[in-house]
Amino acid sequence: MANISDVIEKFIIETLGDDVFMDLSRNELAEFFNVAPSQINYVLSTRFNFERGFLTESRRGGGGYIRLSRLVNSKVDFLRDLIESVGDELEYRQALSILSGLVEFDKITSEEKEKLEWVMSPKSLATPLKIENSIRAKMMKNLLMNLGRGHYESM
Amino acid sequence: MANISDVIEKFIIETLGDDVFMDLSRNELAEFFNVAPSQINYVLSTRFNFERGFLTESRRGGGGYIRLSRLVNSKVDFLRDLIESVGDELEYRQALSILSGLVEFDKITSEEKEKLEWVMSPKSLATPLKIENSIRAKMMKNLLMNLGRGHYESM
DNA sequence: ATACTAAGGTCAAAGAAAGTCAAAGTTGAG
DNA sequence: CTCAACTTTGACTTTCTTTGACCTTAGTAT
Repeated sequence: MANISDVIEKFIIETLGDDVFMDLSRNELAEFFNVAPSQINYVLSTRFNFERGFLTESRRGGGGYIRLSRLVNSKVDFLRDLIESVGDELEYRQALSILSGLVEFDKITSEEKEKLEWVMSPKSLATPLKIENSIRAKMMKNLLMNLGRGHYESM
Repeated sequence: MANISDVIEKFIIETLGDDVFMDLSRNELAEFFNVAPSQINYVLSTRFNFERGFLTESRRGGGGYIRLSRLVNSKVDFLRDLIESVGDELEYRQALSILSGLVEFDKITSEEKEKLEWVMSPKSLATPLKIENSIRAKMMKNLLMNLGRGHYESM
């Protein structure tokens, strides 16, 4: 973990704690970790994006800020939006984000996430032709749709 | 036995000690032994593969690494035959029965089975051509191999 | 209104790993 | 001595991170 983006990610997660939202200053954070300000945007867009269950809003100018919030939407909408966002192709990285989001939303456990990651990995899907991403998209949509199905108690 | 690959192998085994996993830097290791970086891949793929009881994952880019994990013997013995039985193609039916077996033997929970079924279903894998079964085979083998890994979670 | 200052946003280029693959080199059994 | 199997190397690719130059927006002081 010699990678500063991961450190910043961890810091943000810890600072956020159980709170629903938090405001942060891009410049201060960047200064604190001694990185270019735009790296904060990088961390936010790769680690705290919609698929992972987060939302950011911001304001520029004097007294500007970035507000990071957990999505606490109605779960059904979240699944629907996710399905929408998948489209016909899905890269491994995006799949990881979505799976994280599903854990965040208690739709799957992190043990389940782990196994789904294995099964959706490039290694699993490596195909002579390059339909990998389109298969992954279908897998994910199928998973999401089934998750949305609602449980008919153990039957 | 004046062969550098064997030396690197020994070094890695010693460094790993009793740990269940270890991260290594391909470039540093290559530099240290004065070999081409790709030789590290060679050593890993010939000496630290599944048959020998190991598994590797990696990450590229800044702060990248290769994670080498040791498989747990008791788990692997069980999985080896299954993996063998999978071969290069795997029909949905067969996949279902393997997954049931895994639940039977407490390798996965039935909730996990459910989700893996969704994701391995013909619907998920529907491809223009019939590479479906070969993809399913790879998915299953990847799942099985990973199940053999010792748990270090929680970092 | 106008201009200055203080935020944050975007995007592309550079940098830092690791992966792949095939060609070239070595070695040991027969 | 030869051939096959194993090792070693290097060129090229892919993925992820980090930086910097330039842009936009909001508040504040003439």
